[in-house]
Amino acid sequence: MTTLLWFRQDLRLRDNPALHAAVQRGEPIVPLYVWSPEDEGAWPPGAASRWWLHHSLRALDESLRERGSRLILARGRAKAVLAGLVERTHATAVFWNRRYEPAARECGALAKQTLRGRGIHAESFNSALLAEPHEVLNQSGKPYRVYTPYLRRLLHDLEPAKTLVAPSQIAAPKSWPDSASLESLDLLPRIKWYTLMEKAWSPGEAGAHRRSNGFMKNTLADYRQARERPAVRGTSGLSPHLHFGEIGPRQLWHALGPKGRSSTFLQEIIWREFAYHLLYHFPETTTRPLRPQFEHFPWKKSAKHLRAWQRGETGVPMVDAGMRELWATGVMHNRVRMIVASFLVKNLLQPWQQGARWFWDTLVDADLANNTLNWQWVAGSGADAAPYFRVFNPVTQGEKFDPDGDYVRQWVPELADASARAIHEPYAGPIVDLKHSREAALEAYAQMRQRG
DNA sequence: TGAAATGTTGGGGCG
DNA sequence: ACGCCCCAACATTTC
Repeated sequence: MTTLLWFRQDLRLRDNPALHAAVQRGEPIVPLYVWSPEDEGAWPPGAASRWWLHHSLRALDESLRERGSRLILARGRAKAVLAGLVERTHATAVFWNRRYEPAARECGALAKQTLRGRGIHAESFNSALLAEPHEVLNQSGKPYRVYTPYLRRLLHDLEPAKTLVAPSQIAAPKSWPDSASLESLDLLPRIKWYTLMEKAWSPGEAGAHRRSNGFMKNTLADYRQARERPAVRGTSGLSPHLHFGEIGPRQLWHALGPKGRSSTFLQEIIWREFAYHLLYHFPETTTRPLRPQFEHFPWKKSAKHLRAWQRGETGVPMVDAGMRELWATGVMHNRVRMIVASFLVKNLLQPWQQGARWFWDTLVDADLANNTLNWQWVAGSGADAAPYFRVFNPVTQGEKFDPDGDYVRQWVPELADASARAIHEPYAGPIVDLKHSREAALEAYAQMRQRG
């Protein structure tokens, strides 16, 4: 009689409902992580994300060991691994926390069906969201498509359960099943490009809480203003921790306290909820525009322009700085994400899917729900999206949000000696003219509207 | 979580 | 003192 605890994107011991339920059950627990890119459909984790996962799994194993347990690692399709392990460990129950990506939902549903078919007590829980996507519907019983009413609804209804404490001991089975070694999962890249990432991040639950505590104490008060300044440490830096479930939104809600609950930061957390809401109800939007008329948008695909954008060689300072920051560190400041995305989709007329794919492969916080919502938002093709004619001017944006040019200077060494006055002006033969390409984008939009 | 074009207002220089 | 013009500053409209 054991309980199998299947870790997914909930790599934490605090406020973990599946773990809590497993402990309540009172039987020995076998904690398990299954590395299974095959179960992720078209979106297996990219290199930056795998780097994070490697370290987060090690951290999880260590904190399990502090409680008399350990993490079993396996590789293969989750359904098969679970079924095999149930037999080997004589497990009578399998618990896990839900995921909401299309492929992950299918994987979970399949596992549940298979296990229950064999008389196993299979049960899933919510660790990742303040509100279950299927429980939040508008007056006419449909999913929300606009953020503001969704936000109002959530703020009105919200009373998250008290957070669960981490168990001090986790009962071990008499014998442990075989585990793959962390190294054998081959999550780390062969070329060691991640030294900057190692400096910037501490994957794992402890790192998540350090970051959260530091943010609440030092950064939250100025969040609304400071988060817009890429040269300032004004954001929470919690996105990868949230993605891997090293900390959850319920915990942040409680940590914020009554005053923080009217904060811009909570609204950002609820944008994340909204992204999951949309992905759940419109799973096809990872690759297809939510607004169908955008199926006919006249993109001007160019491998050359795409590559220049990816490498940060566009000749537009804010764009190049952002893309190089991404490549070096696995993150990009959020304000700059909007700028580079607008530039790719509008000034270069490249399909937003290309940008989404690149972000997916390079971001350490790559998250299918957030990535999909944000790219569709920029492209104008999504729910509550920016109107297509909102074209960011990277020069103006730079002057507004990086007024001293410090951010550009940090990532574009060619401009190290440029004055604050001139630093945001296109340099070294920009690949497009901002004014003309803006006009071309508006024309393309008008063309689409005519066809639709 | 835009930018640019266009419109309006009001202070100040000037004949 | 007055009308005229210029132009910054702000507001509104348009894409």
